[in-house]
Amino acid sequence: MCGRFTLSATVDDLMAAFPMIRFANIETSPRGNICPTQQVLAVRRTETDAISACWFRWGLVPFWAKDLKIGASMINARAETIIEKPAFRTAFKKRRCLVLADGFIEWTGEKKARKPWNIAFADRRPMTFAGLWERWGEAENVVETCTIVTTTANDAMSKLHDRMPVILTERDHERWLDCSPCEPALLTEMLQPYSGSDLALSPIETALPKA
DNA sequence: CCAGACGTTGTT
DNA sequence: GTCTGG
DNA sequence: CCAGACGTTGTT
DNA sequence: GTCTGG
Repeated sequence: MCGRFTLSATVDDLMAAFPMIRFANIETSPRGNICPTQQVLAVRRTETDAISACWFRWGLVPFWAKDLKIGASMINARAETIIEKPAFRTAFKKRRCLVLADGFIEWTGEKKARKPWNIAFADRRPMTFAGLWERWGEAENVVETCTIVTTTANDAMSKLHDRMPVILTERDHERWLDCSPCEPALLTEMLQPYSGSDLALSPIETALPKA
């Protein structure tokens, strides 16, 4: 799964890495270690068809939810069932996003001695997770939330876990964001475990900052 | 019909 | 043990 | 995901 | 909102 990730790249770094994304009004620098319910930097297609960066609270709150708290348990959406789950299927059809990151954290070992690992590209370039977003609440109380799609672990990751976030290639960025005709085959193809061989797994020795 | 859930993961 | 907050 | 709380009441 | 269980 993916219950914690990092974003340490500056907005300038991200603009250089993803020239097709508009970073209008995004000035805040990312803060490193990101936990559920915090703001994450993401990308969506706007009404004017631009591809723009924006902030979402991490933990998708379905529009019909009575309480914002439900988002805490909606931080991930399984790729295998995303089409049918009531909490995700509407967002899957209409509101897909990219979550910007430069690594994610997984733990190994037993409860008392859990060890965190950082997983990133070997060259440390930023990565994008497939995500869904949702709008909840009314008027001044509107909250926009998102979730990260997970899939089965690839070879490298299976040393640590059996699940991992869906890491999209640049080729798939627009295809994922374009929600119009959903071609199931295309989507299934995009939601596969990352197939590159350049993921670097590094143990984290220092205490995890709490953010 | 109404009431209640709607999610993922790891651990014991 | 289980929920909440970050 | 992990860390930390987990309760009620009345009085200052 | 929409489905499931009773």
